[in-house]
Parts: sequence; C-alpha cells; structure tokens
Amino acid sequence: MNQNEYNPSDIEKKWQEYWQEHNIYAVENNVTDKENFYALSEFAYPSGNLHVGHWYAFAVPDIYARYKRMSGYNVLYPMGFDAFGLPAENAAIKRGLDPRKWTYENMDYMRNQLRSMGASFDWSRSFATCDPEYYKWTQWMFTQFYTNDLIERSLIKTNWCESCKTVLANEQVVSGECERCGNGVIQKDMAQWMLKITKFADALYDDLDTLDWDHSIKQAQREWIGRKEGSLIPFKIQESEMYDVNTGPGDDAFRQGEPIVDRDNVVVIIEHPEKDEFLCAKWKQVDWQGFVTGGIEQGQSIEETALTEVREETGYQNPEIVKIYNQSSHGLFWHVHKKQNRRANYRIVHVRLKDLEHIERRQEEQEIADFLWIPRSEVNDFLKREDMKYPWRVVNQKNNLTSQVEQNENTIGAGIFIKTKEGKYVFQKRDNNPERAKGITALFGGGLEPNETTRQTAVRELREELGLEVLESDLKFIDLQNHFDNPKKNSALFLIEGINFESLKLKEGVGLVELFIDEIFDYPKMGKFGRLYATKKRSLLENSFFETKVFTTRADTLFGATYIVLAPEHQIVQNIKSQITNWNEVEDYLKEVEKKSDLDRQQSKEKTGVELKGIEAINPATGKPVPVWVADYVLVHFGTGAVMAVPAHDERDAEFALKYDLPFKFVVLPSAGEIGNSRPLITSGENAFILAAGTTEQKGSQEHINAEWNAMYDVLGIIEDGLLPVGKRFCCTFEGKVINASGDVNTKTSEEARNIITKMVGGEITKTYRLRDWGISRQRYWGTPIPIVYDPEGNPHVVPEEHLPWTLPDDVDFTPDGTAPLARSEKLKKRTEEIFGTGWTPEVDTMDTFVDSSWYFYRYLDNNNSSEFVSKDIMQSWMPVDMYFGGAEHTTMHLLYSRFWVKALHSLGLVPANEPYQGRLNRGLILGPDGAKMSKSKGNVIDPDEVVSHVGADTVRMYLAFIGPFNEPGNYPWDPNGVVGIRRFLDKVWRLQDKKTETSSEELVSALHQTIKKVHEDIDRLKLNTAISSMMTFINQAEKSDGITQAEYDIFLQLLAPFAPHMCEELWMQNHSTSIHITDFPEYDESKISSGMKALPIQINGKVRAQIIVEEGENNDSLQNRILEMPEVQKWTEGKVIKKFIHVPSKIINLVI
RNA sequence: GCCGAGGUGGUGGAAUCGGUAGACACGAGGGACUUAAAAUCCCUUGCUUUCGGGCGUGCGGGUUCAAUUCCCGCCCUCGGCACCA
Repeated sequence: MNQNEYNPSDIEKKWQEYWQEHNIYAVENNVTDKENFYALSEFAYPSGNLHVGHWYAFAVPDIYARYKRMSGYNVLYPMGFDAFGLPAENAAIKRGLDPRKWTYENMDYMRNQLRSMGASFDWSRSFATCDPEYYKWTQWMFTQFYTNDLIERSLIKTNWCESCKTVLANEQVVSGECERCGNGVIQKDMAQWMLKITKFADALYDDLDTLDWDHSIKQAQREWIGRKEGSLIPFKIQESEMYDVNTGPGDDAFRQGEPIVDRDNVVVIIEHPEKDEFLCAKWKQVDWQGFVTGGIEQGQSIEETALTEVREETGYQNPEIVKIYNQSSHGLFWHVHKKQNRRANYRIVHVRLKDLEHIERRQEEQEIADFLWIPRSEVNDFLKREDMKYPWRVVNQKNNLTSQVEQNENTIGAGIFIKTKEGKYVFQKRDNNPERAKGITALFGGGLEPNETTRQTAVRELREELGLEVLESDLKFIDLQNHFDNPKKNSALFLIEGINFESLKLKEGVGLVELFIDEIFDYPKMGKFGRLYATKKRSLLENSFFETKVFTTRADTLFGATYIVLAPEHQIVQNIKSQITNWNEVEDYLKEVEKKSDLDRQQSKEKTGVELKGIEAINPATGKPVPVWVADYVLVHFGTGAVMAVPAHDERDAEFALKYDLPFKFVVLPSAGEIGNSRPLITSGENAFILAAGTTEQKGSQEHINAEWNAMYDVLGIIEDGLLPVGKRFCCTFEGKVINASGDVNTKTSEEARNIITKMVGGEITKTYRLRDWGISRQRYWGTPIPIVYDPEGNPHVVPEEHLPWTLPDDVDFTPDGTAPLARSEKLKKRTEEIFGTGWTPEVDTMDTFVDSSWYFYRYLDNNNSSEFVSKDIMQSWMPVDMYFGGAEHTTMHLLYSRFWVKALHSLGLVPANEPYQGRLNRGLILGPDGAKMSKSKGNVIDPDEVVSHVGADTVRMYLAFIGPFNEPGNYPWDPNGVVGIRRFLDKVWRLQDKKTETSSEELVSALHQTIKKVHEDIDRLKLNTAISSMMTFINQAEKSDGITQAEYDIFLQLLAPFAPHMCEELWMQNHSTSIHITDFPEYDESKISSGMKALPIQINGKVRAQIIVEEGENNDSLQNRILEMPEVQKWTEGKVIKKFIHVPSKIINLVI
C-alpha cells in the first residue's frame, strides 16, 4: 500500500503542536513594516463544548485571517470568553456547582477544542470577562460614565422575566416573551441603573454611513433606533366650561372713599338635571340679576356654602358639586343692599341638580329673587342685559388648570423652574457658597418642612433664597420627579413664568444663571434635574400643563385634526385630574389599561378610549376647540405621548373616530394619479369619492378619473369644508396638495405645507426616537458587580478606583428568588462597612453581560496592562476592528451597545476611535441535514469532533467555507455527502504530489494564474465558496495534464494553505524549512493568463448557434466573412438578409437576420 | 402594514460592468477496475422532442441586437420594525 497516503489524524495534531511551539501566530503590537489588520470573531460563550456553529464562526473567518496574514498584513485574530451570564449560573444551580469553577473548567476544555480547528488565534492575548483583571476595567468605565452623567439611577417600569427572575433589556424581549427562556415578561417597577444610550441616538444613526457594513445590517439598526423626523405642534389645553367674574369695579358699582370690606363668596352655577340650562336669578328688590351667591362663613367649606345656598335660596334640594374652580377672583363693587364697598374673593362652583325635588322657599327668600332656567348658550347674553348692574360676568377666560398630584407621602422636596419674560430659565449658582457643593448650578428649591405642602415650600424657598414673593397660585406644577439618588423619594417641580428680576434680595453666596433651554444641557456642573429636563423631559417643562405638544410626521394635515389623544400614562392626565368632570369614568379606563400587559395591548387591536370631559384643546391652525381623549393606542414612550388625531388622513385615527363618531375633516387631496391607482384607500366601505374644492389638478386627468369613479362608485360630490358626512367617511393617507386649510397653505404640497404650518403655529421641526435608555441592572449573581455603595441615607457613591476590582463575593447562595443574590453575601456587606463605614451598604445588582462584551475587543490589544484598560498608542494602531464576524442575532443588541460604548468612551476622551467596527459580516446558520435548526430533540445535531475524526479538521473547515457564500447570511444545511466531496478534493491534491514533472504545459500555467487571480478576488469578497470551486477546477485540470512542476505545486499549496492549513503545511515542509503560513500569498501574472486566441460564441438573433476561434485584433470584415462561410451559420442565414453584425470584442458576436 | 434581502436543475449553489444560464460540489444513472465490497477512474445528468429543434432563472408586461442582470405591475419566502403618530 501507498504509505504516503493523506491521513489527517496523523498530521493535524503534529502541526498544531509545531505552530504552538514555534509561536508563529503571536502578533506584535508595534510592527512598522506591515499594516495592521484586526480580524475579529465574536468571542465564545463557555458553554462546555464546541458545536458546528463554533466551527462556522471561528474556522471560516480564520481562512480570511490567514489569507490576510499571507498577504502582508500584521493580522490580529484573537479569541477570548464571554464568561459571565445566566446560562452558567443556571447550569451551576442545576448541578449544585460553583459557577466560577464550572466556567473556568469549561474554558480550559474549550480552548483545547478550539485548537483542534487549526485556527490561528494568538492565545497569549486571551482573557475571560469574568477575570477580575478584566472586569476591573468594566467597573472603571462604569465609574467614568457615572461621574460624567452617562448613567443614571431611576425607578422605571422594567421587563421582568418570572422564570429567569431578572430584569431584561428591551432588546431581550421578543414579542412579549423572554428571549432566553420564552416565558412571558411582566412589567415591574424597579430602581435601575440606566445607560444613556439615547444621548447618542443621532450619532449611532448617522455614523452608520461611515461604516462598510452590509446595507441590511445598517437598516436594521436604523429601524431599531427608529428616528423619525416630524414636527412638534403645541396644543393649548383649557377648561371647556369655565366661569369667572370680572375683576374691575363698574362705574356706579364702587364708591370712592368708602371703606372696603373683604368677603369670601361663592358664585354657584346651577345646571338643570336633564336640560342644558342654567338657573339664573332675578333679584326682586334691586332688580339685579345673576347667579346664586353667598358668603363663606368662618369654618365653612366652599362646598357646604354652595350646597346650602342652593337649597335655601332656590329651594332645590339635591344639588351635587360638579367642580369648584380653583382660581378665585377679586372683585371690587358697591353692595347696594348692604351699603358697603366690597372686595369679594369669588370661588365659582358648578353644581348639577340630581333631580327637581323642590321645597317652598322661606318667605324672605321668595321676596328677594325669582329664578329662571336659561339655556347654556344664552347665559352670557342674559348676564349682559342692560339692567344687569352686578359687576361680575361669565367670561371666557380659559386656562386656569392646576394640579393635585404635587404631593404624596414620599414627596420630600420642591424645585422651581423660573422662567423669565425673555423665555430663559433661572438657576442658582453656588460658586461663592462654601457650605454647599461648590460651582453646582442647581434649581431653586428645598426640602419640605414638617406639615408643609410643596407649594408652601416653594413659596418659602423663593422668599428665602431669592427674596422673591410669589403666590402659591402662581406656581404651575410640572412633574413629580423621583430623585436620581433615591428613586423612591420625590420632589414636586414647579414652574413660575414671567418673573421680573428687578428687586431681588439674593441669599449670600448664591449667584444667578439665566439660560435658554438649549443651553441647559451643556452648562458646566448643571445639576441633574436641569439636565434631565433639558433633554428628556424638555417637553414637560415647555408644555407646562396647559399646553401639550404632539409629535407628528404629517403636520400638513393639522387643519384636519379634529381631536387629540393622550396616552393613558401621560402626565397631563394626572395633572389636570381635578378639571376632568368625568374622572370616575377616566379612572376606570386607566385602571383597565394598567391591567393589560404590553402584550395584550399589542394583541387586542380593537381601539378603546375615553373622552376627558371638562377640558378641550385648541387646534392651533384653526383656533377651534377640539375634544381631548385618552386611548391606549397612543404610546407614552413615543414622541410626546400625545397625538393630534386626523381621521381623514390616518388609519388608526380613522378607526378610532369611526368607533366614537368623531369628525373627519379632509384636508389633503392626493394627486390624481394616486387616487386612480389607489381605490382601496377607501377604508370606510362606503365607496365615497371626494371631489374637493380647491382642486388644482389638470383637467384632463381629473375628468378621466371622475368618469371612471362615477361608473364604479357613488360620487359624493363637492364638499366645501372637507367635513365628511356620517356614512361617507374614509381615510386617505397619501400625500398631495393641501385643501380646506388656509390661504397660506391651500394648494401647497404636503411637503411644503409641513414646514409652513409648523412655523405658522409656533411648532418646531424635530426628531423622535424609538430607542430607549439601556437598563443594565440584573438581579443575578454571575455578573460584574456594579461598583456602587450607598451611604446610610441611601445615597449612592461610586467605589473609588483604588478599590477596583470590586470583586464578586464567593459566599453567596444564588438560588433565584427574585431578590439579588449579592444581598445575601456577608463578606460583601463586611467589606463595604470596613472600607466606607458603618451603615454603608453595597449595590447588590450585577451588570447585564452585554456590558462585558461592549468593550472586549480593546482588551485583546493589551491584555496584561494593569494600569490602563489598554494603552492609547496600541489602541491607535489597531482600532477600529477591520472585519468583525458574528451572528445576525446581535445586530440590534451587542452591535448597538458596543457602538454606544465606544462613542461614550470617545466622548470622554478615553479612546480615539468613534466606532468599534469598520467592517462587519453577519454569518448564516448551519442547519441539520434535514434542513431544520440543529437541536438535540430533533436528533439532527452534528458533532464536529466526530466528523473531524473521520475526515480531518481541514475538510471540515473547507466544507463550511464551501457550503455557501459567507458574505450572505443564509441558512445552509449540513450535508454529510458534501463533506466527502471536499475530502475527495484534498485527496486529489495530496495525490498530485506523485505527478510532479520537470516542465508543464502552457495551459496549466495559464490555469494556475487564473486560479490565483480568482482566489484573490473571491477571498477579498469573502466568497470563499467560489474560491474553493476555482481551486477544484484547477486540480481537475492538473490531474488530466501530463504533470505539474514543484514550483507550481508549491504555489497551489500556498493558495490552499488558508483553507487547509495542516495538509498544506505537511506537503510544504517536505521541501521547505519554514512554515507555509508565514510565506507570501502568490501573485498572478496577467500575461500568463491570456493567450492571443479566444473562442467566441456566435449568436443568431440572440440565440447561440456556433463558436469561432478569434485572434486578438482581427478586423470585423474578415471576421464577418469567416463567420458567414461557416456551415453551422449558413444553416441559419440561408435565404435571409443580414441586417446587423454586432461584435463585442472578447465577449460575443450577434447576427441579426 | 412599513423597511430590507431574496426567489436559478433532484440538492447546496455559480454567472464580478446587459454578452455562451446552470461553474464547482452533492445526489442519481451507466461503465471500468475487483472474487466481492470500499476506494478510485471514465461517461451521462435543466425540461422536452417527431432528434431539425422548442422551452427554460417566481408570474405578467416593457426596454435592447442581446435580460438571471435594467424598467413597470404583481406573487411568494426569509429577516427587521410594527397601534411608532
């Protein structure tokens, strides 16, 4: 037998050991004669054994890394372990082991398995994320982010997996289920450490353009970030029924010089139980008329006064309070009856009669007044009668909304945003104040004194700190904001506007800073509240509560906004609770919504909602009031959590409006072509067609369409104002030309109108994002400890650098019970108290493992550095990663997180690169032989070790490269026969060594150079499958030839070396003394590829009929003559006329007959 | 629904700029060698045919001397997003 037979099991081990001994893959950091190339595969999770997926992930990119190395680059192709995380902990729990031990043993085992692939990893650079030397730097970065305001702690609704007993990031929840275990995810309020990834949303979006990534990967990231450009449109919110009194004295109703008596009064507006009428009084004695009034006596409440007055003065026995208007007004007048000048502080009370039960009034009351029911619409006119001398009127002064949620049992402070007449916000600057944090720019305000309300605190603080006297009623409540440092405690935040700063008595050591909102974020040492509002909650601050901004991408349809909708969680709903006359109904709805999980909310597409009665919004374009609704189809997290609803041009609004019978106003006419092509846009099923006023389409097409539509549908006719009648309502989302709006925008295109209308109503063009901040707290053991400790008051402090790594304790029972396992560590508790003092406690959550993997590619560069995470020089020379190989499942998680991480580091000046990965390739999936995903339960799992023992590692590597294009992430089934095909090829290469001759043929040389060219090009494009097929073609040809020279054979081995490193090394070393893998990759010689002759196909009328051998430079005439003489051509041309002769040199000849 | 990538023999897949569709491999069929099997080698292999040819790259149109490739309109598969205003 031939003892020189290809036997992989003999040679592979040998060369793996040789490479390791000779250290041929060790990579130097400072190489001057070669360009650095950083090829990276996503590092391994130490699950315990290597499957085919690992081979695909590591061995195929290894081919590329080897090719680059042979092509003259200084190539870094490292490997490490992503060693923290749930699976290790779960596996450890199941088997009662220490996750640390389990993980490190797995890593040892896997390192050996990885060596068997023949991958050219530089193992000296390896590490695991659970090494304290590694996570020291993870923690250090956390502390850098913390001190630079890139991390905040807040109480948020989190995704909680009941089965894994931990919080999940948004990205880890897939259609309401835990990405890992598939169990349902519930919402849970928890204090979380949040990384402010949203601060980089624009950069993450825009910088995608600078990356050489596949279009689809970029697109997926863009979708995830979800940037939308649109307009913020302000809508004033006001009380829809509002009564107030004039404040000035009438000419004959106030007597100069007489003393003034102060009185607290109520004015009662009495509503009929059935009819829309109010009860007005005609005073018999003085002939003055109006509403029921009464003085508030000492110790009496407004409600009591009002109800008593109604019963006594009118005789109606069952009034109920609808609403008490908070604002009292101060009227000065001469009270004729009492002969007094009065200053009356009116509280206006709206009551409704439950029924008309009536008792005879006392004689005295009957003598004073008669009562008349006046329709609501006529009340004002009635009160304006000539003989109405009483000084108050019902006036339409609508914007006195206030709030009732500024206080709860956890409210410990009040903060005040002060807005000047110029629209700037005023902060205090404590530059000169030695007692307080120096230089901090902060809100005015302070803590609540015992029994103080937040408003009282705010008034007091303003007086003490600023010398500013304000009334409680001047303070507009904005928000109840939990403290960053202690999410369970709140401060009420207020806004006061239009402040005059002339006569202030500033407290010593306090300076003032006036800033526009856009300047707040960047202002040095700005306190957290200020920053927060300048970014995330800007809309709250700017909105206050009598205005809300809606986000829309279709500002061109604003004239058609017939109502607005708030998300159930919208702050305004709570803030104006006291103004809502149907609060019980609203509250029921909110409770119902709260019960639904996110999943339910997504699944039940049936829209529900409830109108907020008692308030209305003003459409800023039309100036007309529109109703305000709350509905859960509006999401609090997107845009401003409020939308303007345009039923005629938005499908969701249309659905909702049809259900609740809200008006449709048609304001954008799509272009004629679009209507013609889009008959299905009629969604009402009513077959309505709108022919609107103001149409500017050219007549021809319009008439054509009308004719067509007339035949098919009922034509609605011309609708002047765009209001669609009931039964003919439909929705059209196309853009087009604006109609039924105003002179400024009618006939403008949608695009033009968006800008014009936005400007017109004082809105602004902005962007909004789907991306949300990244919560990294996990209630698990096996993760990087969060380097935070809490002082006895519960305020967080970072663990100083000298105590890093803040190590994971080992005395922990980590059985999951929903609380953090670290809370049970005595050692951690003790360590914290020893270092920081009695009463100090450690943070007990650990970090999401995506944090660990967000910067690991830096550590390979300098993994033994104990003073820096990596030295700056070294970073500069390697980063960004040139080509990053990984799985498609990381497109929106790891890839986005690590891009954020690098940008965050970059923003702090810690790294030079702004992006981690210049190139990225998502690999596909290897399926089982049956075409299904490999799984133990399906019994279709391929064990790579077993295959390797049969055919060798080189074959497995090559097969995986051959199975499909690596640059397109498809799913490729593992075909056991296909593996054999590769092995046959390698056998042929091996056997070719017996066919060596002194000289070879010109054809073979040409073929070799063609192959070199093709392999070059294909590897560059990562089309390894076609690179292999071209080598196969060459070997087939060489086999048929008379022989191959040693030099040619060597060149071929070099071509093949990246693919089959062991075999090529074996064959190479028979004639050489240094490794093939450190030789130069062959270059092709163009002159050897082309010979002067070429076979060209001849087409007749586009069909190939013959072939001809053509010499380069042959002229067309002689060529044409030669062709026409050919019998196989004549067969077709006989009796036909040649119309055209087309010759595309070295491509094709086409005869048209 | 929106966005993206695709759709080519029995299978995985080639065809890089509009120029011979199906490279390469698997499978299948036939043959050689062998006592036999394995291994190896050779031939055939898109469909169809009256052996001239005809038809073929998801479907229907179009542009072109020529279309898997470009354009228009559909269908289907996969991936991402999704009550996102």
